[in-house]
Amino acid sequence: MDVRTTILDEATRLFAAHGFDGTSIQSIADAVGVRKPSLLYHFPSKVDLRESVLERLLSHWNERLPELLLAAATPTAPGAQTPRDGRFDRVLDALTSFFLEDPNRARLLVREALDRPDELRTLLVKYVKPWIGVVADQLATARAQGFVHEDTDVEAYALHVTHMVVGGVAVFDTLGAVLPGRASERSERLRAELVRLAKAGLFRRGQTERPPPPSKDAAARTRHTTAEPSSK
Amino acid sequence: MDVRTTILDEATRLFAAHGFDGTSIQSIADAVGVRKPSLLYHFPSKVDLRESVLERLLSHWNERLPELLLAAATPTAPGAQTPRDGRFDRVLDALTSFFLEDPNRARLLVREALDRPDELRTLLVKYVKPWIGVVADQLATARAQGFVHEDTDVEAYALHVTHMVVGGVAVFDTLGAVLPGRASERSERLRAELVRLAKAGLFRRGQTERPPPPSKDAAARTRHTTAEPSSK
DNA sequence: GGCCCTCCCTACCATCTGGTAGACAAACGG
DNA sequence: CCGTTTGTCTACCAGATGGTAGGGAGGGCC
Repeated sequence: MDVRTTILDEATRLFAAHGFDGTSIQSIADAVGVRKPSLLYHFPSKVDLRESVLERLLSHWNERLPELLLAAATPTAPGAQTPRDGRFDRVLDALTSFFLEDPNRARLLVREALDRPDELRTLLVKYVKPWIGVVADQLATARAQGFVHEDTDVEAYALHVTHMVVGGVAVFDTLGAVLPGRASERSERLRAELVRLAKAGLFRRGQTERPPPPSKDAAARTRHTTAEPSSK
Repeated sequence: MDVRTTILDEATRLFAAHGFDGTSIQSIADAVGVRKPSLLYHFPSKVDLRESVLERLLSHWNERLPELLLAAATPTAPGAQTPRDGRFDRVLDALTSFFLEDPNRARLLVREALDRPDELRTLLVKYVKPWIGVVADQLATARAQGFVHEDTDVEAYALHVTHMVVGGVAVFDTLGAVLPGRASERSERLRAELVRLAKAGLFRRGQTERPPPPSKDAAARTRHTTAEPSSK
């Protein structure tokens, strides 16, 4: 594999694990299997390396964005007239899988939020804010239609759920220690409860489905055990 | 003030802001207004200093614990017939106020979770797990009585809410950047939505308490002043 | 006074840090 | 075939780092 890419990989791993200040370029060079000046040939300084790492992370995110936005915006499954079947799940899945795919992404973001809040802020405004906006719009529409609790602050809600996913992935194994049981099932419990919490905190209807606006329903096509507000 | 205490204060601040590796004992000594060897007289090594900082944080937490446990266990306000009036709010308030009182506590914990997961894990098991257990028991009882969604994973729920508070406080100002408006009202929006989300995700029927009388004022009686049906 | 103990200091040190200079070799392009 | 570019290396450097040695001022105590 390309040396430059290998450096980025190892740097990502080590920055996520020990932080920027806790990682020496020497240790990165060792991990790559190359001498320090060789590394500095590809990235003229440690700061440059960090920026490249972050840039790559965010560009990966940007590649995934359309898919996620599509999931949020696609109003209806092919033949169904239930207005919002599975959309919520698709967005949440897209988000969680992106970070679970490589938890270092989450850890890196949380570290940046702590280490360089100002710089991350501008990146968030650029990369995340518009997406939050789209999701929030969808939620606001759903709220107007009566599917979502009417006192929901849609932007703040989207932010909290995002934070639960990102922050959760970042500290999962540390945090999960307070749960009993094996590590594998602990993470699954946390994931499942996150989904339940996010849904129950959003959609109206306690347990039973009961959307206030009159709607003709198609057959209950809910493919998840805990369902969306498919109508009635 | 006691020099030793001042050192702990400044170390807490700087560790929270820049991390352990990003903070030199020289910089701490400067902040205190003392020479480096003087600092090392009180704390024989940098690692000792970190442990003392963390120990103090957790012992503060331990002092507050009884108050929080009491809030969780006290079943009913004097004259109320609603069976669980305000208990939830009291616990959540106790938790949030502890960390909002000094956000460095939250930042420090999140940093430790990332930097030294193994060590923090043992601390969490010791200091946090029992408390989560008590709260979870209360929630399980409430669930059995039908006040709480029956598919709630009470431990995982408690963990998620705790994480929302701690992690949220840690990265609030960074994260809040994606919300429009002034910083002051952003944090209030996030706080209010956190409370709403936590409650709606827990209690059946959406709102905390809902005895027969269906009054619209009951909803307005909740004390968050800033916009709730904000962005409609 | 004489003594010890607390506390803070100056001076120093070995090691590690990010980063540079420049030699060397292979590959490339005319 | 020769110059240039690309990439890796050894050798080195100045500064910062965590930590030590040891001196001295002050206060309490007998």
